[in-house]
Amino acid sequence: MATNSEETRFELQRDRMLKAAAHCFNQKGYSGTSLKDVAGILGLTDPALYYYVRNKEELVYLCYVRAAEVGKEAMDRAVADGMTGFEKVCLYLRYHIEIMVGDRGPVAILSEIPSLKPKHRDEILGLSRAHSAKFEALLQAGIADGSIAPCDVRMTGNAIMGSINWIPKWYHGDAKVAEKIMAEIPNILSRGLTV
Amino acid sequence: MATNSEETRFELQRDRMLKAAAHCFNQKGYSGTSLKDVAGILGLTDPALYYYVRNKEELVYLCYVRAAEVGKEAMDRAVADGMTGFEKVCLYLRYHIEIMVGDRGPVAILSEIPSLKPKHRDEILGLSRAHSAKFEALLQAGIADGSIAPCDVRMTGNAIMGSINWIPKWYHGDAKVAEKIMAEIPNILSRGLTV
DNA sequence: AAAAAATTTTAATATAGATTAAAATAAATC
DNA sequence: GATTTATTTTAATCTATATTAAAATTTTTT
Repeated sequence: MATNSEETRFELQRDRMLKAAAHCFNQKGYSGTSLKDVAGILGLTDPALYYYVRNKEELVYLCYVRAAEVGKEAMDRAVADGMTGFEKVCLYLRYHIEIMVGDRGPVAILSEIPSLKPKHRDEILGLSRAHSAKFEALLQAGIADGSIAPCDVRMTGNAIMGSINWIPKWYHGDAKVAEKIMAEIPNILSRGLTV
Repeated sequence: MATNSEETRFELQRDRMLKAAAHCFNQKGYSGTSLKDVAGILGLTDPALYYYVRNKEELVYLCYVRAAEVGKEAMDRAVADGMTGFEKVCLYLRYHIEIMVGDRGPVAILSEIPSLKPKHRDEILGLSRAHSAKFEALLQAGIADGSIAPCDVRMTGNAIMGSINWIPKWYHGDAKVAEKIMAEIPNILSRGLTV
């Protein structure tokens, strides 16, 4: 059985792997990324990755699980910290964006869910839909408490989440840009919601 | 030499091909889409596609050119039709979205530009950047003429364009949804810009 | 209807890249 | 320091799919 430090080492390396993979997948897509690409970033050869994941599909799956986790984390914190619906939306945007452009990133874009195997696809789809539903619920709550102007929550949710999802496409790790993103994007995305 | 009707037939078939390809690429990515997938939609076998394009890379390239064209078309019409910067932004959003969810769609998401060959990549990157620059110029003009509240045009442009780019990920051809998108999304995306 | 041109198919080739197995190295434990 | 465990590599296999060539079919033109 592995000691604590060994587990930590394994998991640290695996986390590095998921970030490297997320980076590649975001740029060139799932199938467009070879395991050699990912291994290269880590200074390894491709078969080494199989020590950490069963196969390539599982690698994407884990990237997507991780993406869903950080999204959920941001959402849960926002729900806990904010008072009104509007505040919760703003906090969620801030938290999620901070994670994405911070040292937890890069986070994989959930853009190729159809490429996953049925079981994984269903699971990720479920997580993704649950997340969207929570966001729409925040909008709904905001409308109910008067902090958000009435709107089509489904469409508004899609519009805002789309904007978030696209960030990794144009943010490539420049710290100056990260600052600007954190300073501006949450406001830009929430301004249109005010009563 | 081909007659007019033959040219039309060829170009019609090629256009059908680009739409089918865009549909596949949007769902499963460039490399994740096999030529057989695309050919299948058209009721053809894969080698038939080579009658219309030199190779798979050119197929993506043409999809991306087409996507850039419809974006430019929407932009040009908006610039011509609108008075203030804000009006032009609103019209652009409306026109572009109408094309995307209308019978000109599906339009390919420019999500795998790095996978293109250098020459094509540079060209598409140029078109994409020119489009972004024009949109930012509209925002700037709106700020100048007082129709848009001061903002970071780069970040605002990225936020709004990201939302647009993501639409094909969640819109799958349902006419009811298309109606809603056209009715809501332009307003949602432009509401935050008002003074 | 015959000939020519355009389009598509069947069959064959080529290759990149995922995966597996076995061997080698490095790290940890005793 | 020896032994066990963890990690990585080298070498080999296997498969999907892009691509090419040649033949067949369909469409258009005369």
